[in-house]
Amino acid sequence: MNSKHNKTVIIIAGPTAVGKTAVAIEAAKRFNTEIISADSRQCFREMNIGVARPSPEELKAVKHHFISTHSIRDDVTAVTFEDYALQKATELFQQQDVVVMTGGTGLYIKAFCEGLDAIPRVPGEIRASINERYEKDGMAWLQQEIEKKDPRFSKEGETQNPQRMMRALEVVEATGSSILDFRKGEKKQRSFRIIKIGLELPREELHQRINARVDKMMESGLLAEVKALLPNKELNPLQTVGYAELIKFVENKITMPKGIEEIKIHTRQYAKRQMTWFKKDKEFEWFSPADIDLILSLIKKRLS
RNA sequence: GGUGCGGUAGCUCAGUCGGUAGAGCAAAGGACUGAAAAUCCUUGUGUCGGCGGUUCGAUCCCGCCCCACACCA
Repeated sequence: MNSKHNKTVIIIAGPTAVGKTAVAIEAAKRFNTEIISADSRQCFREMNIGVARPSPEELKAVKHHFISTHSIRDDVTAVTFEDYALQKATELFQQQDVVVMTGGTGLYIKAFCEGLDAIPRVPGEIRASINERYEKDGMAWLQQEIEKKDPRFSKEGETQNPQRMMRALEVVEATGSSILDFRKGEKKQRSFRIIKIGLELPREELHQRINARVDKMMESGLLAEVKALLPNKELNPLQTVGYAELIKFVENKITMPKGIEEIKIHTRQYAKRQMTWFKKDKEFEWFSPADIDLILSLIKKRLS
């Protein structure tokens, strides 16, 4: 009864440590399909303990994609994910009618569902020189440059946010147009249906799970992993909760207890940002991760 | 027991030459189309340790007390 026009991606999203993996695996088993991970960190093969990757057993139970597929030296962005996931979904749809996607990276999920506006690729040298200049001359320089080269962004953009400003700058420098002129906000039509499931827990409970998970990561040898990655500390992927704090510890900037406490705090803050992001999307239907039967029956209902 | 230094926002501390106080962090909320586990925005009334005194007025000066830390005995 499922025709080729009836392909569906089931998205299971929610804050970190809420229990997405288990639910996704149940769903994938139930529909005899595979999982595309929408996680901006678990795709890096050099990072293990700190990114809370599914266990080897879990990875064996159901085939996962976009897990350990890239190197921290690769340039992985939301566009990388959009391309990868779209292609993978198409591939899987040759055999299946349903594909499960799970992860906590809201922007990646959005890129997959709605697409990103096309913006020409910016040469690496331009980005590098902007970074270097910002490093040296800071916000004042950035604001001046933006004002001079992209008046529209200067008026409408986030003029306190260095990352956004640098991106705006590299785009005008590379294309001659404001990044805002490229952002049409068009939602691309996908050839499959999307069901969005949100997982949430009472805040207290989530925090307990986060704390417990951080303690477990430490027991599992996160510190040793971070030490091994130290030579790469300048790379973006190392700007990750759990890694950044332990790097500070290794460099003697904070104590161990302080480092662990910071990891817990920053993980909670991250979880909150994820909730803010996902709650804004009204297409999500929310469940407790324990209500697996409820979730599966809802999916079944939506599929029929 | 004596001396010294402290006791100010949940935490670390700044400050008021006497007119009831402010940063960082935390917390809460939010934004976010190529760094997104990133980045950014908004929100600060708290018996200024207790009691008394001086003063028009004390968190700030004085006295006593309590607590913490350091040193001396």
